[in-house]
Amino acid sequence: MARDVFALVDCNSFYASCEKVFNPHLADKPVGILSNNDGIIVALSPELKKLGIKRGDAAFKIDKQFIRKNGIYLFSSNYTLYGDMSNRVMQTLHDFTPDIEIYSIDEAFLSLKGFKHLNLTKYGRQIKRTVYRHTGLPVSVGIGPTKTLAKVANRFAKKHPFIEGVFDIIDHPDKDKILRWMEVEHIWGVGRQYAKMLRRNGIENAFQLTQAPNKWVQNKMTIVGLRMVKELRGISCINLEEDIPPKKEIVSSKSFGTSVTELLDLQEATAEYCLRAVEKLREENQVASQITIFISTNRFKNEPQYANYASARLPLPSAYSPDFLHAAATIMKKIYRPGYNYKKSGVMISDIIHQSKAPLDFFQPCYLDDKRKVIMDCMDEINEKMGNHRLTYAASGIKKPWQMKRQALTPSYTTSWQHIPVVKAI
DNA sequence: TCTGGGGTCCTAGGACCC
DNA sequence: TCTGGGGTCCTAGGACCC
Repeated sequence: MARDVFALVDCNSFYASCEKVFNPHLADKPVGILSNNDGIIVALSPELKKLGIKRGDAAFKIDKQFIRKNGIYLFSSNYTLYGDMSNRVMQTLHDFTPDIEIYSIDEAFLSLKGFKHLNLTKYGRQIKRTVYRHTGLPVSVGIGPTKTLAKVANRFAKKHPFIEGVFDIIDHPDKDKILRWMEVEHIWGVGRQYAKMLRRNGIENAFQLTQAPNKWVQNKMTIVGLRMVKELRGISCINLEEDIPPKKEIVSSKSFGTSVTELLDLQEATAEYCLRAVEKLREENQVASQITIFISTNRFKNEPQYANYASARLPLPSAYSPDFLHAAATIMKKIYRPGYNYKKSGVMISDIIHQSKAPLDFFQPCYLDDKRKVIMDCMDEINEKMGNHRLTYAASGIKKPWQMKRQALTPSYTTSWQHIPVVKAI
């Protein structure tokens, strides 16, 4: 059997790079992208990183003076734009191999198993050039015999400018040196807790981790950790997942732009999240029978705290929005306590199955059989054609005092005719 | 004034059954 | 005084990812 070969293609500072594509004057400027509610920094251009700002920093804590002095640009996140740019990148990658796993909005694993006769580094460079030509986005390419080592190679490429964005660890003469360079916290599968634990035990880099006994690793990090360590040793354990597995749960939750105190506001905000969640459920042709609602106050504030959640089951699996809206409002009434400033609520839909597997009931019509599905299909179609949520339920409110803040949103250049960039003749 | 959102997997422990 | 054992299912919590 031929040995596996993986390439990890990863967009550099993806969100920030997307903004730069449509604002060329930002090319060498420090750019940051904010989370919902313009709360924290979620993506940074290299120039912004150099100024000492980190992912996760609260936007309001960054000194205004500092922003002005360094010419920093901060934007609200524009997921419509990023989603569309992501599709374009993935389309391009598909031209290089049919075996591709879209791992996240800005990353894909490619299987290059049948390509060993090629110079893989050269091929990687070709991928990088082509993606740039098609989308204007810079990517890094890491190549390795396992997914985990492709990740290592990718990081190595990113951190060493002289490599020019493409690194193949397979034929590197001194792999141990690369693994020694890789600190444990940056290994794929090692998070904050495991990194601390490993360092406590004298393991500081990937090479040292490969030397740890299997038993010890499994004991401390479960079989998931053991799999990762084997991958670092060059034994491929994590396969390419080409088809996207159906979701097992769907969560929609958001902090409010301004905190709310009234039950009705909470119900309306949650109804909106609920509608989004059920919409996603329908997109995958699934039905669900369990709904969970959760609410909480602002944990950063020095004021009375409260958090609670509760679930309900639907009599039959459904994807009909009102079934869920009704359950959500009832649960909310149960968990709501007056006298608190609520900052966040959310909906989780679980017990999900494909609609074709939904059980039938002798006494009541199921979702697929009656008008409910027709109504939902119709609504989804109109919303897709006319723009998001042109058609909605009054349950999600009219005034929406809780709506999130997005004060520095850029246009949806590629998905909206109103926002399409204009080329002017001079 | 202002601190994100959406997922998955594994394990331990309790409930329940025979 | 003596107080089973094993299997399965479910849930909560903890870890990770982007």
